[in-house]
Amino acid sequence: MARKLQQRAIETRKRILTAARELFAERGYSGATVDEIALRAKANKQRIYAYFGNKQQLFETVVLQLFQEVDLFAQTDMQDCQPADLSRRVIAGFFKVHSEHPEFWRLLTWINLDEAIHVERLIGARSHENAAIREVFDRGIKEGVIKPMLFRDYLYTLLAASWFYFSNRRTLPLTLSPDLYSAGGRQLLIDEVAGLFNL
Amino acid sequence: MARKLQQRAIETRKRILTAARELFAERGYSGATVDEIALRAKANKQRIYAYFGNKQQLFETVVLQLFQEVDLFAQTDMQDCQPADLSRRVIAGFFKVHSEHPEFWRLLTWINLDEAIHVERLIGARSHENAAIREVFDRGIKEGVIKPMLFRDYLYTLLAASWFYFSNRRTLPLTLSPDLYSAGGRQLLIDEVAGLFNL
Amino acid sequence: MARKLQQRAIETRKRILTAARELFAERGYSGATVDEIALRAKANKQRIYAYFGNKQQLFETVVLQLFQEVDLFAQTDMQDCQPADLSRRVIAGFFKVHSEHPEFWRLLTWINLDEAIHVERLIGARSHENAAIREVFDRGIKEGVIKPMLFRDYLYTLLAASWFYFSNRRTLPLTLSPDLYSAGGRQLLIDEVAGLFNL
Amino acid sequence: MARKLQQRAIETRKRILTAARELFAERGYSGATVDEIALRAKANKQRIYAYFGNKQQLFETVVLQLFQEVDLFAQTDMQDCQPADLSRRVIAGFFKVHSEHPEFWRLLTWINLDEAIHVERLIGARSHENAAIREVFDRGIKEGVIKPMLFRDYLYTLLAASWFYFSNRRTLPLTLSPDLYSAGGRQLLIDEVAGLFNL
DNA sequence: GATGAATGAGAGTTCATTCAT
DNA sequence: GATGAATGAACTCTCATTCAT
Repeated sequence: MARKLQQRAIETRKRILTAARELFAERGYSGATVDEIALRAKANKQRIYAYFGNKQQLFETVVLQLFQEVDLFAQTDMQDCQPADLSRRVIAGFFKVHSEHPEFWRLLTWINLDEAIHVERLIGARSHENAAIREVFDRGIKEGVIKPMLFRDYLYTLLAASWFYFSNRRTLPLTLSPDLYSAGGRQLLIDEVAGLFNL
Repeated sequence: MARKLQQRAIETRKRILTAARELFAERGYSGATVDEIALRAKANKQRIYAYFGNKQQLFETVVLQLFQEVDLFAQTDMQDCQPADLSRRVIAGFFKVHSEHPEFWRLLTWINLDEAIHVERLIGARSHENAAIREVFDRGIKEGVIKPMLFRDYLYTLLAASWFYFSNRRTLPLTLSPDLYSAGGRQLLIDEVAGLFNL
Repeated sequence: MARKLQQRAIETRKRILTAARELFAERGYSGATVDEIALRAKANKQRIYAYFGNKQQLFETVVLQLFQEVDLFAQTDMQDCQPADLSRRVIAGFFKVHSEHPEFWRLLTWINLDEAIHVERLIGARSHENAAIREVFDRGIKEGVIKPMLFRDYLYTLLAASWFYFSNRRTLPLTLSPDLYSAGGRQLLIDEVAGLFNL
Repeated sequence: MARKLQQRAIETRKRILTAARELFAERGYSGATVDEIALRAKANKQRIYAYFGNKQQLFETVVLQLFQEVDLFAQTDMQDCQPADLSRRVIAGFFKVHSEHPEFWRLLTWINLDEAIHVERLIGARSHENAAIREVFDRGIKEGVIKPMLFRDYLYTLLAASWFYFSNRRTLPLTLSPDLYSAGGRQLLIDEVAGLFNL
């Protein structure tokens, strides 16, 4: 019996977290309301306070959980990856993750904007599991296929290119070029950016 | 003297706009409150409604004005610019603008996040005065100094690199590398990114 | 016990409705404030929004409920009523209702004044339970006791006479005659008006 | 020159009074706003305070002026009036006045509703110039044409019948009968009510 | 564990009124 | 006399949070 109760609680907790993640991502910290989170989670509002303390802590839990789940490198196909193809694969992977997990970059963006949110302790220095990438990268340089540069700045540029695409989706078509967001425009962009790193 | 009276109003209006710009940039549309804007502007709250109609319109006015003021290319030093040096100068200019006008990228970010804000008509297709840049860029390609690519994607990448630096300032040190934001780290990053475009 | 909790809410709701009815009747829709209604109801202001949505809907609920409660013909004593006495009894009944339920005519008056209020659908075509009156009325005409006229206009005139008395209570003493509102003056008026319908 | 200034002031004052009368009649005391009155009067808001002190006093001035202008008996055609026709003529006159001056009954209604308005001193005991009517009325009684009753209650009933028609225009069609407000229904009503007073 | 009921502070907005020229 | 600018209180409505069962 106690088992069952606990099980029910776990499910309620999970539903709250899911609803919170969606709403926080969609509307930001102050845009999302506790009422609506409870409503979407089909849970009683009070449960949120019982499980997470308050809105702030709920937010932090959401962020923490999301960061544990989403791995930026998870979608990078490294199978039989040759150095010449590395950059294209990596950036394509980033685009895929951002595309499939808009909550990821949205929440990150909100965190970066909102000075009131303290995430220092939340985001554990995530050692990106990018050893495989690094290996091909190093090989590429040694073989004279990839332009020599710091691995850190290599990743930075690829991340920046994909991040910018999503985080400025609403204004970029107006200020830079509308066809950036057509299927073809996107692919071309990816190829051109990836091409930068090859000699 | 009617002149003087109007002058007083103009100043009040300006104070409101300045305060609003700061607060909207800092906390976003829903995070900033009309009360606080009035307080910071040392103006009566009602004046905001007298001059701008409502909060939404105040926001739009702020955005419009900011976009008319801030020119992303204004800080790019094009004097005697040789193709080999172009990318470094351009990206340095972007960094400078973002550094001096954090409201610019912050407001843009808020706008990109908040689906409720409609600024399509606000941001007039800004014809970036980048003719000078384009000229050197084209020359650089012809001379075999710059890697051939679409000018659009060239700008995109440079913009992305600088945007990413500022918009993720709080989380990047935790996830990628802390020394990115030291003086040296920043310069190195700029140089490495700029170097990508040269053959 | 869920029952008991609900009971508490029901009482709060009722207190709000009562306070709202009083204040709306007293000061009209825009004259009454939500704050004051909450205060008088000894309820938290927010409860009003939780239970009724907004001020407008609260008003409509008040009107609807009042109209279901107050029956203009309820106070008419029809026991052993002879045609010769009908008019006096009916108008006396109207006076009694208006006297006991000032909110009734007051709210109706506000509604009639305020073009912004839409109550068309609220006031369901109330089938006045006046069958008993009509029967005696018809008999009176057949017997030559009551002056022949449309039943509709008969009711209209009696209603008008009582309505006018209450709705113009503040100005009539000044413009027509002060003793209209003494006990004797009122009775005399009733008798004289009632007498009009008899041959 | 001073003359001219004064003239201008008089006109501004008049415009304010007209606008105020319209808006007070339309929306009531608290429904009408000083801003809107000034706007409609094409006058500066401050003028209202210069000329009338405050909103309350403006209202009282409006009422006072209206009552001096509108005479309930002005539209009663007494030419060659025979007793048998008196009641019809008087009530028709009332209908005409109410029809042409909705502000009259509307403002009166608002005054009667709003306890906060003190009109005692405003409405000077207006000796209705109804001597002519009274004369015919008395003659009618003496000649056995008009039913004997107090003149006061005679007037009361006729006033009530016309008042009720206008002040309940929005709800009466719903509760009593819709055809009351057709051209024919109205005429019939007038005739039937007038007929009550004749033997 | 779960839920409905309640709360106080504060949000955006409007109002009658006064100030300054 | 006239006007634009300014004010503070009050209005409707919402939010994060707590209480009671």
